[in-house]
Amino acid sequence: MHDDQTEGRGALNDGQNLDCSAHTENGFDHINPELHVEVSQTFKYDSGSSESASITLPTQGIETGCVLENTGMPGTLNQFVEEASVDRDHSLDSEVELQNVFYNEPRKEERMGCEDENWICDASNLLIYDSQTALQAPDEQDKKRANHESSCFTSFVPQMPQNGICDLLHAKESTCKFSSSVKHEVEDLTGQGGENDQNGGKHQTMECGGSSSIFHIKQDSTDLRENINKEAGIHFPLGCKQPGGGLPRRCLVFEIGGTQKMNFGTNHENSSSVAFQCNEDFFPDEKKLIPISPTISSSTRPLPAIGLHLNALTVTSKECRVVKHETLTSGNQLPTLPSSVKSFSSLKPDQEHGNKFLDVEILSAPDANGVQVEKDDSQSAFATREELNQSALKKKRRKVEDTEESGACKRCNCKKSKCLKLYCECFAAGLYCMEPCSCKDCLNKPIHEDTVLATRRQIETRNPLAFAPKVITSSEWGLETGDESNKTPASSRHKRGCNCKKSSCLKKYCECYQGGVGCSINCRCEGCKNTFGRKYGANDAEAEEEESETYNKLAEEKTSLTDRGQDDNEDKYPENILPETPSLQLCRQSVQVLFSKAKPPQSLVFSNESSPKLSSTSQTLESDSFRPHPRFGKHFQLISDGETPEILREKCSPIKTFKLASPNCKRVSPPHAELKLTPNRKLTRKLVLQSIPSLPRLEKNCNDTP
DNA sequence: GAGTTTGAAACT
DNA sequence: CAGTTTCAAACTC
Repeated sequence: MHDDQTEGRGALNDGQNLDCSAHTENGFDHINPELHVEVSQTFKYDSGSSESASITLPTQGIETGCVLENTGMPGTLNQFVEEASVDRDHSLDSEVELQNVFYNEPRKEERMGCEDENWICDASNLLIYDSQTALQAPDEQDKKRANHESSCFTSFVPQMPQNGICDLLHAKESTCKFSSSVKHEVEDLTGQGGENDQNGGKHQTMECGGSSSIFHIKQDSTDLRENINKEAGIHFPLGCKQPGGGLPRRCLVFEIGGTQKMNFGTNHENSSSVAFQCNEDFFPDEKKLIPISPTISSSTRPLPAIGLHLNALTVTSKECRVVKHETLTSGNQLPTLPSSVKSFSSLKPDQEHGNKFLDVEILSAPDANGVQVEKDDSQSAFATREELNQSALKKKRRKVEDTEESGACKRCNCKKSKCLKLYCECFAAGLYCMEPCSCKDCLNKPIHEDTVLATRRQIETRNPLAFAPKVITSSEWGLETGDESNKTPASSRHKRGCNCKKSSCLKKYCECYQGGVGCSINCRCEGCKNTFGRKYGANDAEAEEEESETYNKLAEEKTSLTDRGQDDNEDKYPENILPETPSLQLCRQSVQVLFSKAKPPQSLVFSNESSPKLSSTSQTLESDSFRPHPRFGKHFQLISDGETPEILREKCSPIKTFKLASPNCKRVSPPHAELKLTPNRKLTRKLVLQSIPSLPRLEKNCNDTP
């Protein structure tokens, strides 16, 4: 981990390198969920002990709160506010202390136990209390300031987990900018700022590069201002509906806001803006996803990481399912991404299929990171796949356009299910049905929230992961291997696998194909021809044969080219070229790894060892250039285990799952949160980590992480 | 747009 | 757990 991050730092501009290292070296990302809880706890405590503390927490964000608690030094956080505003470098101190906090995190968690079930409400109460407390400020300006800052914090806390890694990676700058933003806001609130200030604040936050949290704060603050002015900011309990505004369709999907907000700052073009770049591409879509009126600010959204729907991220648009995973994770991956990778993360929602390959081809300009090899190597494969997916792509684009026009990401057409079953895409995605839907007798609407929630609970009782994202991305492989080809659809896998019988996994009937991922050992499909990556198995004799033929064909092509003296193609067609994209290659590698480690699922019988033919093919396929990274197998094992994380199965019983839920705050959806929060790196591991906020094993894991 | 196909979800 | 039914999306015409 250290090494990788050190390398990753090199890919960043100097301004953020130190920041990233400072945090990540502490295993920051592994603690993020705990941080979230911890923050709530901490601030609650603070709010109860010191008005000023609770009021000014937002300025220094998490740092100050943690510091106070750890150092046992009660203090007026206003000091921090002012100091930070005056001298941004002060945040460094906070940062250092923050590190200590995180080092202590496991211990604290032990102390805290499993209080997750209450922390949502705690947060709400706390925030309300903060506002009220703020109102008691003697000075009018202080009052406004306090109000606003507490509101900022209201926003900040929720944002923290969702942007966790990204924010934390830039914590130093975030802290600085945050202070600045708050300062602007304060000025604004006192009537001295106005729009200029607001813009100024935005500008500053944008300077942060990846400091999405800052921008969130700024945005939220801006939104809050209206409400604050109206009602002194009292009515912003997290998880509550917007008064009179009803719930937006995606009210279950608070975490989306994080991405959205980040997108506001897409203007900057520095090298650290991967997250923004990638988000920018689908932001327009996202923006339309949430028909939030101006008064429905993000601050009125419930806690982002709470109750967010598992599929919200993945299936904001059905077309975006995988792409969003990857985009987000890519964004978070920023610190370790080579420059060329950034382009890859700028996939549009409609690019998950063939277009995605096209995107790679176009964007993978030769650089010093070895991307060129991948590009050339897979060029023909890309072209082929492009053709294969062209029609689907057109349709997809059409649908995306449709979707964007309609302002909705999902439209169901349910007739009998009343949109309260997983048949309903909206419901399954954690969305309320809205106008674009053509459903009948729909109960999946805010006015039936109780029914919806009850039904959801019922379904989750039956299957705790029913609302979990169907596709699990593992694009961190790309970072591990330094091969951005891993960031293709094939680097993700359908959680449960498909069960296709007739579609050959070539149509969207197939959930794998629909998700833009290859089939895996979890699939029970027959005659799988998934262009994103087929599974291997004795039952797939046909596919196997076809694969072999394809390989032979391309081998012949290569031989032919070589015989003709086209040595320049050596680079384009390296040894043991595969008739598939690098992603597909990696997919197969993964399958191979899984063969040796994973238990063959269900009826699938793998023949990697028993079938001489396949074995031979596989050996050939496994050229040096495609040999898995030493850690690759590990990842695959992790993925394999994590597809339905054992720990989740053990610990995430329905009861447990719902204990994390609050009637009004929807629920905590561990896997989704993970996908949202985690950077690509160690994604799977973090799936477990962040799914279960306080597990001894996790703590151990955190400790084990250098 | 209507009808068919398909496979996941739900049910038994 | 397996088989069946229900359902709605995907697909075809």
